[in-house]
Amino acid sequence: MSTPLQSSDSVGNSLDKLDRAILRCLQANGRETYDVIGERVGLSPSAVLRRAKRLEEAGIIERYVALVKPEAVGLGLTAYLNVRLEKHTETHKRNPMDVFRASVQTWPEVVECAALTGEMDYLLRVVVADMSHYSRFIMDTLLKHPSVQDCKTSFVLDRVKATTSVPV
Amino acid sequence: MSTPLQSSDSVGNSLDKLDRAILRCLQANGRETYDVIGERVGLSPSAVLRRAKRLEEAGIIERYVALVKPEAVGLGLTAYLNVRLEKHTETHKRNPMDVFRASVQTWPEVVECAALTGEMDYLLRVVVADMSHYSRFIMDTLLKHPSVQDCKTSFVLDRVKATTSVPV
DNA sequence: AATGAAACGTTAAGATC
DNA sequence: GATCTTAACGTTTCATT
Repeated sequence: MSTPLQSSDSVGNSLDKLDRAILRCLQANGRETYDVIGERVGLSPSAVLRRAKRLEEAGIIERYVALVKPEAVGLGLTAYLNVRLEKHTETHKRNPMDVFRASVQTWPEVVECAALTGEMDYLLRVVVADMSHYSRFIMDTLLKHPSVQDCKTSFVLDRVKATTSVPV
Repeated sequence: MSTPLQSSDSVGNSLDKLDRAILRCLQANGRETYDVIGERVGLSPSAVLRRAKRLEEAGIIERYVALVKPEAVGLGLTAYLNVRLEKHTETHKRNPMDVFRASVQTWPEVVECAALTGEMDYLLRVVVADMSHYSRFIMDTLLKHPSVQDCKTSFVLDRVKATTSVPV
């Protein structure tokens, strides 16, 4: 029998140097060919393919996406939005938190949402065309939501850094 | 005069329905084949290819990337970090803002950074392995930076929504 | 109608898997 | 070997004259 104690073992345990190198490549360019990646990390294309597939199946690579420049499609306004929810949950109603989370998934303007420690419960990143759209989203959607108590907006003046790459 | 009311006119102006449909596909799956996209939007593969290339060359599609799950590579802690910079710029020194922005690019833990309206100047999203790494980043790197006055951390308890797709 | 520009589909060759 | 991408060519459509 054989516990392959080589370099890989990719999944189920932590990643080796090669896996991490492959991840760095694919985070930089999700369409890099296995040939080029192989040259860069010192493997054959088929070896890179095997590892990449394993990384995908293990859920380490969540998915591949195209990144679209918001301004180029007429979405010129980004804002971070701190949202505080109602605390008191009436017994016959669903938890305000659950209701809010479900709604967030359906709002396309909200591209990102995280539950935070600290005073404000949630931080949302919102991408819209302009101020009038933003205003409508706040007034007609967010503040009318039963779970929302109040919110505070910070507009993005400049995107200093916008990576999707985590430091592996 | 002429308002071209057809379907195309892809670039240089605003996008038509087909371009937007293609963008939605590629935002959802950056490796979708032109064949499948074509079926979905009602075009031949080569027509999809031509439009996709135009969208790339026009910078509307910035790039293609693989998304890696941070926890799966041992990066279990994400934080949002509000940073306030020094205001007084001594004449013989470089602008604190420029210095800070340049540094941010070199810190791999900082995956996102935006200049904001409001009290705090910058909002950073920071991804690290654990609290001790975070602590080291704050103490040894961020707060020692000459441009930084102070900062405030909010830790992410839960990623409710994490899209890279903007609503086209 | 006739012309020109722009975009589509088919086909076949070349990469990539 | 199979699939996917890419380039070439002929066809269609629409705007203009």
